[in-house]
Amino acid sequence: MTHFFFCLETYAVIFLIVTDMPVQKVNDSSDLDAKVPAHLQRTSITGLTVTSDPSHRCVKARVVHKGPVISCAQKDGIEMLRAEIREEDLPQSTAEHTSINVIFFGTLAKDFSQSVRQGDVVLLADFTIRKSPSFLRDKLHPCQLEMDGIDACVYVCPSAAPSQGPSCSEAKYTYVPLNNLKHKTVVNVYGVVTFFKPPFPSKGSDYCSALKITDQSDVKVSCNIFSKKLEDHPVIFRVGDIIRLHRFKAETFNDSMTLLNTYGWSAVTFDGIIDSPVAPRTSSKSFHFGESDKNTVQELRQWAASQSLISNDPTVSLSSVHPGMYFDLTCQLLAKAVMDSRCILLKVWDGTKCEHPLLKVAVASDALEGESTVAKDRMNLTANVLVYDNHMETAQDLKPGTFLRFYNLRSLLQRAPDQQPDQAEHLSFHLHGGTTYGRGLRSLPAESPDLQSLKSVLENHVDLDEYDEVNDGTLLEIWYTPPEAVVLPNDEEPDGEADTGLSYTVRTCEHNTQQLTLARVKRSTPPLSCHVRARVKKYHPQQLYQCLKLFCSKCKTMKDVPDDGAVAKVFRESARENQPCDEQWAATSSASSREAGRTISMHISRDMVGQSTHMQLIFVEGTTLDEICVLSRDYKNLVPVRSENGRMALMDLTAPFLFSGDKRYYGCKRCSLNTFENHVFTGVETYDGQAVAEALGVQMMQYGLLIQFELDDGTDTLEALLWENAEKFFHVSAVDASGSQDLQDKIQTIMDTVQPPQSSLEERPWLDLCLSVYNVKDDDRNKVCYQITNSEIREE
DNA sequence: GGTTAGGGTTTG
Repeated sequence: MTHFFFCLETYAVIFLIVTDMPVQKVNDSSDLDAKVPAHLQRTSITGLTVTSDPSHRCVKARVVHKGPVISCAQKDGIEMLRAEIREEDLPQSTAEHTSINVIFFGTLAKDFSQSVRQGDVVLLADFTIRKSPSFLRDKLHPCQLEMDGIDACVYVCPSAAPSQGPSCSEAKYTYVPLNNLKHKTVVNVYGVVTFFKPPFPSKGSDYCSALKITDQSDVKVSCNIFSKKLEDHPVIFRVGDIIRLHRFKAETFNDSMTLLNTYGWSAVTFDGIIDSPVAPRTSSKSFHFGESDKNTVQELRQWAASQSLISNDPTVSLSSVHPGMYFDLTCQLLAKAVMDSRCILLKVWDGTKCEHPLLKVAVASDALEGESTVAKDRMNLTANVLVYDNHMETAQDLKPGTFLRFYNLRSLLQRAPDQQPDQAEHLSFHLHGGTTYGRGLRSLPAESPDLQSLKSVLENHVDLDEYDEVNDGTLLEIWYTPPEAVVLPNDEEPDGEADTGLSYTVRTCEHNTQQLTLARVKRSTPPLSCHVRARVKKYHPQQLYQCLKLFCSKCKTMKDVPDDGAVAKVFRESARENQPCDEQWAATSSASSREAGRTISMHISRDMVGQSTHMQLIFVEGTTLDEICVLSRDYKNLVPVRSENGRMALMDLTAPFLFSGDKRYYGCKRCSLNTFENHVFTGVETYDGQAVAEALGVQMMQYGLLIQFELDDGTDTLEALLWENAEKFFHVSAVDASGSQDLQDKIQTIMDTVQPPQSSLEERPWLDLCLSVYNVKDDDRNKVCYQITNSEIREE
């Protein structure tokens, strides 16, 4: 028994010591200043930066938010508490960053939680200053204070008890109940907002705000406010807000009273939440605001709560949005992008998960302002809101991180561009043009009372995100350690060789992008450039001659190089019953072929007669494919032609329009004009494929190499094209390869190294590759494509 | 000391 009591007492004593040390109470705010130990110097919250020297400094501020004590799993379960404090006795009231987050750790967190209430004034000493991880979200302060360690201490002055009775200050203004308005009188009124439209340009010179208000008399009165300056319009966030109007003229219109602002008018608004601080919102430089105003606001709040005004709140979270709704959405802006002159995209979230898949709107990453939403997209948290017409003006000015509210937002089911017909449709959001039904959007100050719950929801998500990032990084490392199968039993290959060892390719790009796993690449949003390390699982075409392609840069047609059978057929058909053509500009020599009735003719421009045969452009008529191939051993540039009503014409473009040594040049059937004019051949000194093509009115097709690799890095597989970068990759020119068995063999050798026949994946070399990830429209569907860029075979 | 608008069955 004795032993038991002894233990209890010891525990209590320790507890007292621990709690007494860090948080000390004083009775008056001015005592706080006296409490400042001599070695400490008071510093202003607004001036704190991460580089500020925190030693021997302290801050004094009011606690405006106090969070719960939480146990932080990532930090060995240490207890933490977040509070927000605001500096009040500042010389200039407009200073930025007067509020700051403070994180209390360990026993200090528990003690602060027990000893300090919201509204208390505190003095904090010996804190650490760190970059605020939540600045983008809460806009409070670029830094946060951390109270940790033995020196950190808190002095607290509890806030005064709620004031007793009415203040002695006299009411300077009288307010007319809304049922007592008289025509053509100028009045002051108080009311609860039951409807409001954002300011819109009138046909006159001003913006016009239209609203409807009511009070305990239950009369609803319309009110119009005209002002050139947008910032002078009342700051209304939602139906249920309280508004005070000074110097408004009452007028009868359509059998009811309306209110119109007159000279010297002012409008002040308050939120309608019972028990929230009565904080006036206005742009007026000076306005009277006293104890009686507070009372009036509180009374109106109480009355409004009993009415159906607020219960008709159209505010809906993303988790409860249904298709076809019109609703208000309170959210945070993540990113934005101008779509066209009448539409801007706002990517927002409210931390809740939508039941319907959310429509993804693809935007080039350089057109997007703000953070990447990839992680949130994946969790179905990002709402893409298309904002039209008059609302663009407001949307343009919003900065990512801003809290905002959409009014009368429309949700619609839409089929995504790349979506299969059997999949669920996606939810899109439109803020249509116009202001009917109060349609619009506006930013909300981060300290808005009705944002607090939203902010805490977002806060939880961000923690998840950060955790996710850490995990991904860890996974990355794990993936790059070679799988056990790679480690050779005879230890010929040092450990981790596959991981960090020599790659059969080198990257030639200058950008320094992080290396990603294929699994990660597949989750990314195009467009994107990234680095990967992978092996080739398969490639197509296996018959490598099929990788040689013809490509028209004009119409983008791509086709295989015609095989000799098809070309020979064109020659045979052109030669059949061919009568040599007769052109004034040409010198012609003809000979009989071995076949009866077929004449072979060769034409050259008259002004080229006598030049070297290598300089001559020779038009050949009536040959077979084999014959022109024989001729091309002796003549550099041969253009196969046929006769059409005695005039020279090109053959069908299935056949090459030019034989030049080992190379054959083809024209695009779709884009070639086939204008055959003699004068264009004179005065040309050298003939390359392009020059001849231009002279003949042919759109020349380019040679290219196209191979599809199936890449594998153990995390996933991915099909990547080698096309634009293929010539550099192989160190081979496609057009040269078209006429060279040696070069074709070189490509085959490289492919046999990348993917040795009958080899297992683990035996194949790793390739360091730069990948380009991009969208391609295919039959009106968006398809993500991967292309190997900036990568080459390593040549010793 | 003038004018604007005066909510509304919305739409990409």
